[in-house]
Amino acid sequence: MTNERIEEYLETILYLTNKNKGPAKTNQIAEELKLSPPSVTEMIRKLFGSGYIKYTPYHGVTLTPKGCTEAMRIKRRHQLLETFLVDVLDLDPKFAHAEACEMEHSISETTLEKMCAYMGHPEICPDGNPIGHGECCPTEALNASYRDYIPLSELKEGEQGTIKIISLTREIKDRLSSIGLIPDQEIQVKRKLGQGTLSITAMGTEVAVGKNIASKIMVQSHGA
Amino acid sequence: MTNERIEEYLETILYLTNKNKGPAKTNQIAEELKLSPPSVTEMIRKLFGSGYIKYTPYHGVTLTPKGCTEAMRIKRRHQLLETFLVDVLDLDPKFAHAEACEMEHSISETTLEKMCAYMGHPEICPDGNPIGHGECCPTEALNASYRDYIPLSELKEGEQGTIKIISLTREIKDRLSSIGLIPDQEIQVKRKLGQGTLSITAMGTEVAVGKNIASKIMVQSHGA
DNA sequence: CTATATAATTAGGAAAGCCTAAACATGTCG
DNA sequence: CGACATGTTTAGGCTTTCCTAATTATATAG
Ligand SMILES: [Mn+2]
Ligand SMILES: [Mn+2]
Ligand SMILES: [Mn+2]
Ligand SMILES: [Mn+2]
Repeated sequence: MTNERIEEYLETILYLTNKNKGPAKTNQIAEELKLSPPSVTEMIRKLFGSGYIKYTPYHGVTLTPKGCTEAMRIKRRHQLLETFLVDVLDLDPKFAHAEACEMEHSISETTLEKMCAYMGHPEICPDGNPIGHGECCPTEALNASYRDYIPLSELKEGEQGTIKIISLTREIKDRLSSIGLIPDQEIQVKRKLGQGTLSITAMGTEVAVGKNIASKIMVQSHGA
Repeated sequence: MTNERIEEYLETILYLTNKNKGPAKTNQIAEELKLSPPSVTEMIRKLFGSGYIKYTPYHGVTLTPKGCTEAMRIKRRHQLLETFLVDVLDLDPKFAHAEACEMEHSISETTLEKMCAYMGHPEICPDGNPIGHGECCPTEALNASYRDYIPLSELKEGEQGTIKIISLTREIKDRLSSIGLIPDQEIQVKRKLGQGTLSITAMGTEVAVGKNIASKIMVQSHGA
């Protein structure tokens, strides 16, 4: 078995067992990978032999802990590459998905982590799904940061602060950055309006931010 | 024949015929690719059958125009990836070479061109070799520019200008940028010293530039 | 010009991954 | 219960790319 084939099967099995909330069926895997069912049966037996999957003939396939770890590793590669292709190189998202699924098998862990760092350890893939954390991601630091930072929604009128972390989808982030709300930007809360909506100033202009969004923007408070 | 195998053989044959200034030998190819000589003989026959190479038994292999075009396409992929890994992701150059040689087979032309553009159409690979021009590279614009620009070495004393294109190795470019000589930087020639050496000011400080280097820095003159 | 060292090719075969056609298991419906 | 539709596995075979061992070609030294 080549690495690439193992990876492609495990990735598919992870996807299908999640979708099914149960074992992946031979025919499903065959269709997903565009292979004949006998080819899948053959490979399934090998993956079983190597301890990647649990397999009961005629009943389907689930991942073992070993297989699951491996599958999630591939998924992370795929998502980081896809994010890179879309966010950095500005490729078409659909094209990027297919391209990432090719490249994911040849990129090394070292390169992937550099890429992850280059993008600032992104948390959401352009396809909308969350990206798993990797060795390189500052989980500890982030958690520590979260303790020091407070949601923008908690700032009082007149209080100033610096935006530190924005945990929102790409689309919303894009919208925010177009009105000047990006990490390390100084802001001040001008007024608190109804329903938790805030009126804040950033880069000299005044903008309104809804409650849901304000609660996902972590800031370092500088007091009033 | 899979694409990847064709690519790897052609890349090696291009490298060896250049190095030999003559045909690539079976054993050389085998050693380069870490394969047995019979495996190479077998593949050579297939590549010959597909018109990629000229092959005379017992005498060696050269590329046909078709094979040469293909080989240079792969080489460009390899070099752009290597440049990206080193210059953008900051990987170890030696590691980057090996990694690029893996990734070069799975990256698409579309992605490669986006990557080329992202880096500003680099002209020299970290390994020191020039990178071939691609579809995406602004050859026309560059040629047009060259007509408008003159070498820094041609400026007269007191004349001012803007640096536009620096056609030098990475090392020299790095050295120049550390003293403020980068594209779009305004400079002025203070004095012309002996041997074609110039004393110029950039960002308020005065630096000396030798003749060889000054002749590779194209500037847009603003007169005295 | 021949013996010998070196380089290249032929012969035969293995592993990986895929295929089609045929056989087999399983759940469902009359 | 039994026949059938559906999904799965078995049987047998193909292609690609690689290997080792044996053979053959070429070049060179005596
Ligand atoms: Mn994938
Ligand atoms: Mn894939
Ligand atoms: Mn290469
Ligand atoms: Mn390669």
